Amino acid sequence: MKISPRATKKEIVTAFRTREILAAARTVLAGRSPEAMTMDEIAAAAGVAKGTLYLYFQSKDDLIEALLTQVGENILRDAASSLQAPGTPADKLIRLVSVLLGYLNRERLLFPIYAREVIRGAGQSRAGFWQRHLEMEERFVSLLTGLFTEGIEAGQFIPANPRLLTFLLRGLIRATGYYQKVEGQADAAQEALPVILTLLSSGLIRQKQSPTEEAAL
Amino acid sequence: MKISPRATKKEIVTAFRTREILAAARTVLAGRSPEAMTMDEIAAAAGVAKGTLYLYFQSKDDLIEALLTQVGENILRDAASSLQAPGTPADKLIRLVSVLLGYLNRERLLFPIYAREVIRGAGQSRAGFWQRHLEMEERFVSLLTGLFTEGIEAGQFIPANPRLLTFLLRGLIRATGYYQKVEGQADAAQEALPVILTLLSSGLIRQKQSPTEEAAL
Amino acid sequence: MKISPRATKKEIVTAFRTREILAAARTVLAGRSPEAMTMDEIAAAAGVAKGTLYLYFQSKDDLIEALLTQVGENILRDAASSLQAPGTPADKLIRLVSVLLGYLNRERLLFPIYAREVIRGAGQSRAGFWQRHLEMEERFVSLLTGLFTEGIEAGQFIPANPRLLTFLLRGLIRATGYYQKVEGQADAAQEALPVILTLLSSGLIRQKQSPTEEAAL
Amino acid sequence: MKISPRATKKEIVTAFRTREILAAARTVLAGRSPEAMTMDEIAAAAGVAKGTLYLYFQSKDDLIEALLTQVGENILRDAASSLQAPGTPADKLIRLVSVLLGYLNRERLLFPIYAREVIRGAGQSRAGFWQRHLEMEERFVSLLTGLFTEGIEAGQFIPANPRLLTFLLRGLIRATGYYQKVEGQADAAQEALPVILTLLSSGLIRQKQSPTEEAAL
DNA sequence: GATGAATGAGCCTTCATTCAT
DNA sequence: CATGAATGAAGGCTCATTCAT
Repeated sequence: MKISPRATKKEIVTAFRTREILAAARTVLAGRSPEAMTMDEIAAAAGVAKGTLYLYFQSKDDLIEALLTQVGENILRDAASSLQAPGTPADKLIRLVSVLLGYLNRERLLFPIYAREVIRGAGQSRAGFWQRHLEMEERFVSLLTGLFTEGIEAGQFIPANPRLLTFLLRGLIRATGYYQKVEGQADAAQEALPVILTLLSSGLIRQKQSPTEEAAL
Repeated sequence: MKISPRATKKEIVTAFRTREILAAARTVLAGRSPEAMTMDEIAAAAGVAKGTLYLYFQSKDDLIEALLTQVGENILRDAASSLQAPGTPADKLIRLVSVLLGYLNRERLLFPIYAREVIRGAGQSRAGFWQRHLEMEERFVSLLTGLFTEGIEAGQFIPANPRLLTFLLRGLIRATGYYQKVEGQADAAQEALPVILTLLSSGLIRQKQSPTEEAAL
Repeated sequence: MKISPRATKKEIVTAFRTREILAAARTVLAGRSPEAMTMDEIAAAAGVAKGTLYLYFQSKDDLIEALLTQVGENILRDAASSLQAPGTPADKLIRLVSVLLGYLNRERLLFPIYAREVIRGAGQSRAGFWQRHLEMEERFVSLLTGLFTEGIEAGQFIPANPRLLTFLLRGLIRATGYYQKVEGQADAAQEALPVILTLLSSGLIRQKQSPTEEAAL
Repeated sequence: MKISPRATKKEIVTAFRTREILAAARTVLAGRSPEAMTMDEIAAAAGVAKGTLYLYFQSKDDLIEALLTQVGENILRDAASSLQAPGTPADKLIRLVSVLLGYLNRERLLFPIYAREVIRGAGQSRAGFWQRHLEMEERFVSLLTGLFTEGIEAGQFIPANPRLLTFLLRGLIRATGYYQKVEGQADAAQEALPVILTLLSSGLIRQKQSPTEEAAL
């Protein structure tokens, strides 16, 4: 199991420190924009000197990217595996919503940041910065788009542009995140899950329920 | 109507200049973060000296706040008037969605900024900065919450926490905005409107149709 | 004479400040390498805030370049005019040596720096930095090379590579500068001028002067 | 001869490592200023850890000083031995010029640095740094001064301040070095040697030849 | 002795804010 | 009122030096 423990030991320490710094950065970033976060603050939060940060990250942008990538990769992995399990598209969609809502708690602090950064999209400067991000973004969108396409073809979902549906679904997830943050709800996901599922299943507006009722009007 | 025309004249000029500066700031802010926008740029865009900005705004934060408030007030006003027109809650909801989606085009540039700033929410620093914002935010939420409460009580909407529904609805609107921005759609609102209405009316997932219909397949 | 005094007034102030800063930088740079000179020091010496430096120069490199250019242009101008006056190549050479030695006093502090920087030549980084400098350098070398070529063709100078002769002549001038600096001589130029002229005229080593003297040995 | 071989062995190792590091520093310094050279680079080039450098040198300045001293000592030794060989002052001068020009090739990379550092001379800070250097410098100057004094007294050299003559001679040598560097000449020394010797022997400017010769034209 | 991760003072540069004109 | 030159507090980053292993 232990292969070349010597080299590994250093790597472990490095990986540990890297994660430590990222964890510190995460708390600093909470509720702030990346631009407003300073390397001094991160260093202080991590309990290391400022110069130390540059032993693990080439620049501030590098650090931010690592932070966002960390979150993104996790979401992406879990989303992908939730879609690989068997089931109808509707089943998968429900499972996916659960998974994504689950991240609202785990990544409570970073979620808004992540959304925000991704939104900014291809900001003119820092070209290389966004490349991997847009790739990751695209992988995520592709994943959902695939699901919607599958569901639409199976006649299970309403016919609509799958990409638009992807964005709308994410909008619902994010909205729950904001709800949680703004309203100070401890676990908004728990409350939102059934509502979102109902919304997806039958809409928000109650249809005239039965011919009988209709006749009654 | 004209009370103390002298003072009024000055006020008019001030208001005019204020709006001019805000308009300039709007173009500068386009696709950038507020932090990345400098007072120099705003002054240049407005065609005034940098010092002049401080005659109309106490600080950069003040200016940004005014910018966002401007957008917010407009949305708020239109949203309110769309809800005052007669109709069932469902009618009002549909009208409201149309109005809000309309802003995606008009305020295309500021929309992401607005969303982002509002999200940041209770940023620890700049206490006064957020006060009026949260107030405006709350007025908006109240407006929608009122509609949802009304609709739920009338049995037209599914029973759920009206505040949560408010956030979810906004999530859909914002998602359309992101869709527009990221996908480069010229008018995403037009495409999204029927999809969102369908979603609100009958959900995304097609229910098993009545036995009759099922047999027909 | 005064054309648009308004615009001119500002320009005058700007030019004045620019020269003030350069003068301050000059004293800071004295006996140091440009790299070792900090913007803080320059600002302090100029009696302005650090940020002010950046109103007149885009960067530290820019400032250094301006400093060196200032010296270089002066030397170049005077050297050129001393060569345009009538006379045989030998006359011109003598005049030129006088002019160049004159700079040892006027530009005592910067002279070694100038030499040093020019020497470093096309350092790998800061490509644009050296471009104009090498151009100026080349103009200077061309000037002297022209003189030497003319003198050689007239049979007044020993036949040798004019460029090499140019470098050797400059070596003598610079050597005098070092002599002045290291030995602390107040005016080394005055002392060195006749020696250099003798060297150029008849060499350092006395030839066996006459058959008579030779016979005397 | 071998006294306390144990201590000697350690000393040998130390001396070896010291020289190894200096050799590495030499390649790093090539064409750069000492300020631009980092300890990391030196350590990497020497194949040792950065901390190791501090086992052999107290500081970066120390290391640079050792580097320059190394060059200086070599030149000094060779210059001294070339002057000890028998011959007239003129013979010795010619031999010395050959020796010094020889260093232009061997120490091509360090030559400009050496000149530059020496020039900087009495830099105000780093008091101890320059002490030994000025000593070495002085030994070199004394050597040449002795030669010139001897030659002047023998009536072989023109009467002039021997120290000034020393600086002028060095100026010619250095000029050749710059010529080599700037013009990219492979072996400028070879080209410059005869020119410099001619210059020393009979000057640059051709005297009016004897009436006889003049008539011959 | 050797290592190299950690340090932190110091550098260049930016930009919100002020104030004399 | 308007101006814009001046300010100086940060911020990101580098690198000589130290020290625990």
